[in-house]
Amino acid sequence: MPEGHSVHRITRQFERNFVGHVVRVSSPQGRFVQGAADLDGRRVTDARAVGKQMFLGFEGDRWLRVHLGMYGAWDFAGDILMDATIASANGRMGQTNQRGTFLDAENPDAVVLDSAGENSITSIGAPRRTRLRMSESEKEGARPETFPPEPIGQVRVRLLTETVCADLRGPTACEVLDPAQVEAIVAKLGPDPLLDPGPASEERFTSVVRRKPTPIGLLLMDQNVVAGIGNVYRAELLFRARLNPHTPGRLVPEEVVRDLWRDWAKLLAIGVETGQMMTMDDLDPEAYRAAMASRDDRHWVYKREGQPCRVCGTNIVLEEMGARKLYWCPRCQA
DNA sequence: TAATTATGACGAC
DNA sequence: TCGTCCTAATTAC
Repeated sequence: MPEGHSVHRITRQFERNFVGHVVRVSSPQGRFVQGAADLDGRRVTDARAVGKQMFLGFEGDRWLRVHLGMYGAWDFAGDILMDATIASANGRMGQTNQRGTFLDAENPDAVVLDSAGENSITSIGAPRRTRLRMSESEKEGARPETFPPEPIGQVRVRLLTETVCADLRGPTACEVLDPAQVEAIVAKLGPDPLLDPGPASEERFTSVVRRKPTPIGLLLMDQNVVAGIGNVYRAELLFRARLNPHTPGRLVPEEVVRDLWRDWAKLLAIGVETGQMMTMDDLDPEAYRAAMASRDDRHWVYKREGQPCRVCGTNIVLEEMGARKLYWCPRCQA
């Protein structure tokens, strides 16, 4: 379920814990045995996020391409070096049940012990012995008894250093590529504001959108037009722009298209820093805390069908667009 | 225990 | 436009 922000966060964790290390690579599930054997024993040289995809570079011109799709996830375990943004975003914690699966991190009664045996202490500099699931957001689980831990469920790939283990489950794509193949995939993707922050990206996005007869609600989800936007950010960006999702791209005023791009860059940056898809701005500190605490209060329109618009009171509607659920306010986005 | 759901993307018609 | 693939948590029965 991750959109672009989560992939950038996951990539940061790989930069911090894997780049520069020789890794053991395996496929406990058995569905990536060949690829794992090819990568096993090589040094990780690079970790890059492009839109919703992550590319992990290995010595010998090998790249691992991973796309998490709707329900893929990375589980980190061991003595994990926390990226500063990830450590600070995870003051609230979940715990694992007896089967070792992750419970809801938003359960206020959940308590987890870190390596020092203290409750909910996040240390940034030192590695923390813990278990961390990264998909759409992050959930911290109970510390495993052993290292490396027994694989839980369907683990497509396990990457292992001396101290850290990363398990990939449920990806929609997981393959080994050569540099030319990586280049071909990246070239086809639209710009990612974090990867290409320059004005050229805004130009490219704007000119493509302004040429197309396709509804803007579909263009925003098209990874070849702009990389990293998913169903949540689509709905929220359109509302924030007060834009009707059915408007053909070429009929959206140029300045509005440019604003869309800049707003996406802004929301992505917030998502990467906080780990949450917070799409409501200008909240006072109290309202902001409440919004971050409750998934129900974080968005203008997403998953709010039948509820009154936060701005005009009109009921938010739900319709299918691009085989996905689109939420919007028919009055504000007339 | 089964059905449902999910913040993707692809290929066949 | 539809079916298909990937998996786990939650909800319904």
